[in-house]
Amino acid sequence: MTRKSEDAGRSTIRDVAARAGVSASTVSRVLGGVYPVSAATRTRVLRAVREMDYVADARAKAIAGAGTPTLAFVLEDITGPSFAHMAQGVEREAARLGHLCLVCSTDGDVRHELEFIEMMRAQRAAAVILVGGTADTPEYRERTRRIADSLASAGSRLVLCGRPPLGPGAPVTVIEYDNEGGAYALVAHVLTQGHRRVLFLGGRPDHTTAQGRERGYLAAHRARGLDPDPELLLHGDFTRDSGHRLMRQALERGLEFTAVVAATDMVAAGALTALHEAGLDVPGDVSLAGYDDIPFARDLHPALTTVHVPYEELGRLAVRTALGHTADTADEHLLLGTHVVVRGSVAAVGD
Amino acid sequence: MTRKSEDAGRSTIRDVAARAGVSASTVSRVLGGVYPVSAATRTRVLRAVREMDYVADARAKAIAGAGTPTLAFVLEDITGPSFAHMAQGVEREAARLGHLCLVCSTDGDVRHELEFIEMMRAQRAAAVILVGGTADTPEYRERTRRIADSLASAGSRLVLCGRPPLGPGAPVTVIEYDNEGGAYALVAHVLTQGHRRVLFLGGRPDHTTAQGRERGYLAAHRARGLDPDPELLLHGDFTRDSGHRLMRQALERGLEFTAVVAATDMVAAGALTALHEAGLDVPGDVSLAGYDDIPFARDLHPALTTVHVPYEELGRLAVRTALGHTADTADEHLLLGTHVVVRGSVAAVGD
DNA sequence: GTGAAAGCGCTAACAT
DNA sequence: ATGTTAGCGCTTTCAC
Repeated sequence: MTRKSEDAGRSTIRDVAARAGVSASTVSRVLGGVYPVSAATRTRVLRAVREMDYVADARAKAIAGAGTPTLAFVLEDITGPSFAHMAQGVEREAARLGHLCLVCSTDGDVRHELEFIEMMRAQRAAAVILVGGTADTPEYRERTRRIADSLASAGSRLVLCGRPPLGPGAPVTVIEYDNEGGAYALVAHVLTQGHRRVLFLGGRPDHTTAQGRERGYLAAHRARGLDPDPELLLHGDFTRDSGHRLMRQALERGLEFTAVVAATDMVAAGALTALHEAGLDVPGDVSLAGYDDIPFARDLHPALTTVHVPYEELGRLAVRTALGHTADTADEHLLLGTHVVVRGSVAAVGD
Repeated sequence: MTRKSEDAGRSTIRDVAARAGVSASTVSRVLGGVYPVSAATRTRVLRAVREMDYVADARAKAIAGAGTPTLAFVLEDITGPSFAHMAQGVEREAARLGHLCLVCSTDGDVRHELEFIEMMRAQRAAAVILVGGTADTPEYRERTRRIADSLASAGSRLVLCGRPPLGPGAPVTVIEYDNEGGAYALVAHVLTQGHRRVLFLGGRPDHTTAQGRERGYLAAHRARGLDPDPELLLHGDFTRDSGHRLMRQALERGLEFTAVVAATDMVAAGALTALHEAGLDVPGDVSLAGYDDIPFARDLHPALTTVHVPYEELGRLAVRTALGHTADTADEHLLLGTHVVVRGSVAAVGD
């Protein structure tokens, strides 16, 4: 009776077989698909299945060789709009390809990340997609390299999405969107409007995505023989609150600038509010630009000039390439382009 | 050799046992935890594990009785900010409780939803959390009821989050946030400012969340003996684009109103832009309010008056209650409160 | 303290 | 077309 109550309803393939008066293999065959089974038997089995509301245990199937492949998606923060769009891409493509999709946000905590990856290895995930920048330290490379190897040797693959590559020969796929190029184009646009002191609201200084965008900012200046004032380079994170705080501080410190470029649309949103709170008009008094082109960017006032990144497509691409390669494909590197979207938040200086 | 190449690296517990010169059971024991094993053996086993980079197959564990429990989270669109926050809550709480967390977005497609739930049943998920409103039809209740039953009889539990309950006796947990109450309070606030013609930018007419908010809008009017003009009740969906489109149409049709209440902050954002495009000032010419209190609401200009919903907490609560109940707990109903956040987008009429 | 054996729920040869 | 027999990789009695 103990057994009965705690296993209630959990019928096995043998229970079904018994009720249909056939063997377990027969049940497996009719459920499995195209194996020849007599119409009469099939009907009886199907009826038994329905009556018992039977669903085969996916774990048992998996271990026996059949089974739905799983794919893991690890990100820092599902709450960031750009990540959410990528997650959507991953999720959709995974579904389309008949894969299950585990999602984990790590809150930027390397320990969480490691734990989760270990779990995915235990799940025998077909691929794990790591997304978002990190600190590109030697430890990072070594650690990630080890992960890539053990994933590869277990028959699955690591995909780095918007993450620094590991150096040659590592069994990973890396897909990057061009942070430096996008920022370069954006800042070039701002400089073209005549701005000469442009404040940069960056992310964490050791974060590769932030670094790429910062490099673009610098490069765009240098390309015109300009040398941006180091004071104009601020660091925070990619949140709205960070943008708000940084902007307020810049204003309080009396920094001089005619334009501000934020590392992220979210940061730009916070900055915009701080600007408004200070009674400044955008773009009348100061111009503002963001990065990511999240849907909301159009609803800021003025609508935000920004860099479009094809996040959903990125996600889809990540799973497609992840699944399209065998374990021993060596490293492979894709770079997705971005383009600037001009809206109303950047004006010519002096206008 | 075929075998060798395709199974490379996939070492089993037996391989480890062989290398350590012990039996599989012993390996299982040292890995398992607290079973008495001699220090020497343990060391040798652990070394073998490390050398072979062995990770036990989670599916096999699961089927053998041990194993990490899994929890599934099904939502319409991971891209909606409020859902993303809920997902974060779910994900964090699941991680804290040592559960794996599958996420699926259905794009509002019932077929996807059904398929996914079936998969979760196959995975023997400990709980599946369904989130977001739907059309509350008899079919919905019957279908969901059936799902709840079969989940329950398989030892797991269905949680409905922001979804209509199923009627008495169904083995589900339902957690709702008070859509009607929130909208009531919000609209009451607007009416208190003297507005008498307030446009409502709603969601799909058959969507329960949308309906709840709409009911609140109506009730707030009636409570003051007002009878809102049916023309002022518009329907769309919960996206930014819907808000933009609806608002533009309302303006084109020459509808008269002094305030607009949107079913969602996203909708409000789109509406705000449409208002601006029409040269209208908010709240000078027309007042505007939203619903959800997403972080971005503060960065709209003017900052959006809205209703705060504790989405992350909702997610955490969902997993906590889901996991805290046995399969045969009958239906249980929680209602979370909300409160209005007054910011600058609603002004007294005539100001 | 450790090994042998049985079994979890399923599939896949191998027989008929 | 269908049943029997082995596994899959692990845990868990049950012996010793």
